Amino acid sequence: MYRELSERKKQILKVLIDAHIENGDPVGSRYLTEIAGLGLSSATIRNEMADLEEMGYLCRPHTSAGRVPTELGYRFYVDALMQAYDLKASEVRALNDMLSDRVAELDKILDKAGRFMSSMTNYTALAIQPKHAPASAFRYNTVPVDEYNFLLVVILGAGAVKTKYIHTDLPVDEAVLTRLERVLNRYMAGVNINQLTLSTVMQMEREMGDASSLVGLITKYVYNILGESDGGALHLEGVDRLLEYPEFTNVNKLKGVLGLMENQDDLLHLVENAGDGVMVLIGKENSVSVMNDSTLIFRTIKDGDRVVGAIGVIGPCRMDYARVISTVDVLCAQIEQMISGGLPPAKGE
Amino acid sequence: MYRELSERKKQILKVLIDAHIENGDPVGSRYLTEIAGLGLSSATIRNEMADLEEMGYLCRPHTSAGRVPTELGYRFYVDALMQAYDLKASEVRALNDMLSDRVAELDKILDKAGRFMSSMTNYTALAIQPKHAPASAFRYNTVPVDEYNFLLVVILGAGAVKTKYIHTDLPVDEAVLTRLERVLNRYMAGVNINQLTLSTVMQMEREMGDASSLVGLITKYVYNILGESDGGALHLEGVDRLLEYPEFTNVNKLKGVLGLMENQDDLLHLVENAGDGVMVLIGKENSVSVMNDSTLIFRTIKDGDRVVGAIGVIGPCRMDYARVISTVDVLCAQIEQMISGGLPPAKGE
DNA sequence: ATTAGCACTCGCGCATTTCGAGTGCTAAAA
DNA sequence: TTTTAGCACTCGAAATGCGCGAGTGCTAAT
Repeated sequence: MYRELSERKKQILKVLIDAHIENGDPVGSRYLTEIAGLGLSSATIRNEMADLEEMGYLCRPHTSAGRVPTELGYRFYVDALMQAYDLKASEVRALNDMLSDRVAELDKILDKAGRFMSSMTNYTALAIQPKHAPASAFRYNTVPVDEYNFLLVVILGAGAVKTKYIHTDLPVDEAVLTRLERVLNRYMAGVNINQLTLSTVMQMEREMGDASSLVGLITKYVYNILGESDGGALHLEGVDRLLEYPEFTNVNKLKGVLGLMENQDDLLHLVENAGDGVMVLIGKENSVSVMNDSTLIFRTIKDGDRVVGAIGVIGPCRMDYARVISTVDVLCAQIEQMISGGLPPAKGE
Repeated sequence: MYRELSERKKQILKVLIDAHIENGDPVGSRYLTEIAGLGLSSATIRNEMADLEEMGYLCRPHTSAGRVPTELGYRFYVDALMQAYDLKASEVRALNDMLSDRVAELDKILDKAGRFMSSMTNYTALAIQPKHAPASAFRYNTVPVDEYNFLLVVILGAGAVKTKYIHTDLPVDEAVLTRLERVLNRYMAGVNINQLTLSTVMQMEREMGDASSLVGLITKYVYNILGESDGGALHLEGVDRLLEYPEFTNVNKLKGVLGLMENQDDLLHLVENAGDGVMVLIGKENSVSVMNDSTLIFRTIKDGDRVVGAIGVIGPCRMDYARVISTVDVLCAQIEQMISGGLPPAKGE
């Protein structure tokens, strides 16, 4: 489909977009003759640009301005023109170092990675955790604290642990807790919470004897953890960086990005259904309507074949695509590797 | 010190600021004669306003505009003029409901409270967790996951729990973990991590026998959790709401607020040293330079006499002080009560 | 002490002008 | 046939000028 474009047109388009990405101004024919290595006069370039405009790759903000890429132009650039950016060794190392204290739960890692991403690319970064569908826990544990308080630890899978303080009205001793732990693991480990039957609950209550009231308490909390109500987090990091770009001096554009927080669901949906590799959504390709003229670049992080998170970047369509794409890709790959190394995928599904 | 002001001046100042807070425009003498119940002509009011301006409570954006409060004006208003706002029963209930699922760790609660705060006040909210100084843990627990992985649970105190996945190179069975748990609690519970001596570590290694390598691993992680490196989180919620206010159409003001994320330390420092009750920092009173013409209102949340968090609001100096102050106060009090009820304060300090 | 009256100030909004970058077209050159 | 030089043209951005009106401070009368 891209065959229509002559080599020369491609070259002009590439140089033009490179230049525009760098300085943000519309690019005129004059500028191109001076900068680019192509030995052509401005008139020739004007003709070519007129063609490119007619084909939809370029447009002009107004008559007496230079050309600017359209979204289609950017698309073509990303797909066929741009030269991939290889991260420098020092950059890869920086990413690695950031992740090196593996001492963290996934949500913390994602947040931290987001912050780092933002500072590396100088755009706004997203750290996304999809609504986790597990709905079942791998294992339950209890940790006594004192007579009236204990901790419920629910292990969901790779790096995903939820802990809840539980305060009881009646005193519970360690023996009861041990029993509780056994009962929970026998009847609820690996079981989809939505399919937990009343008879199972009653059986559990029976086995807990005079501490049966705990069962109701726990199942309520577990439901909170595993059920729909939980999960689905979106964090923006480094929103302020966008203010640097002239595209965002208009406050409305900014509203779009910040509005993401309100429209989390759209984005989560997008991420959950994303394919492999780095996704590049330019302008209106982006189904999240509030940010129709920004570009969203992200990649999912999988544990086995389950999406457990995503890191991304938001910025103006005029974005340093090559750098951002590589950085997102490498970072997500590293996180993926890290969590797959640490803990085998949850068995309970 | 405020004696200088006659009752009438106070009244005029109050009505003026009320009006300005409501509609944002500079207030002229004409407007005040119409609105306010004070039976005075515009000329008289003009004279009074001229006095107030000279005293520094008012100023004019330019010659042909009405008056606007200065920061000193707001200060006086907050201290002496404004009538406190009592939250409606429904509002108190809303706060309560939001907190009702006590199923959460403190950081989650703070974030959630921040989001709610932002939506209730329509300003940007802050959820702050100071660097926690505990440096000692109340209790340690282990939870086996599989042969090569287990979970370390560190209980710091009220609602503060940290869990870490730990991956080992050698297989560890439950017996080893139980032993580890006992050793950790014997030698490290309640001990300031910075005062952990090498001899203690060696003693622990001795007691762990052929699993002694675990000790080094664990202490490293514990140091990560308890040491300086951890803690100190700042979250902004609802930044987009500020875009509604004319004060923030100028992008630079917004930069100030967003810049907070960069200057977290200043703010954390401020919070750590804050007094009791709601703090109101107007404009330049605020030591965080990047936001010199916004107002910051916050209150700390204490567990015993340790500051474990803070909730606040950022907005233009022209802010609905009465409402915000009450809301922040009540919300923080509720959170405080909630955590103090759930778990006795950590003993280890 | 208060008020009516009045001249004065100055920012805002609007229309007008100027300036220049960039273009498309045409005709000449390669 | 393709490329280039030349030129008239377009149109936005910035600069300039002008009238309006809200709000003021001052003075003199109450």
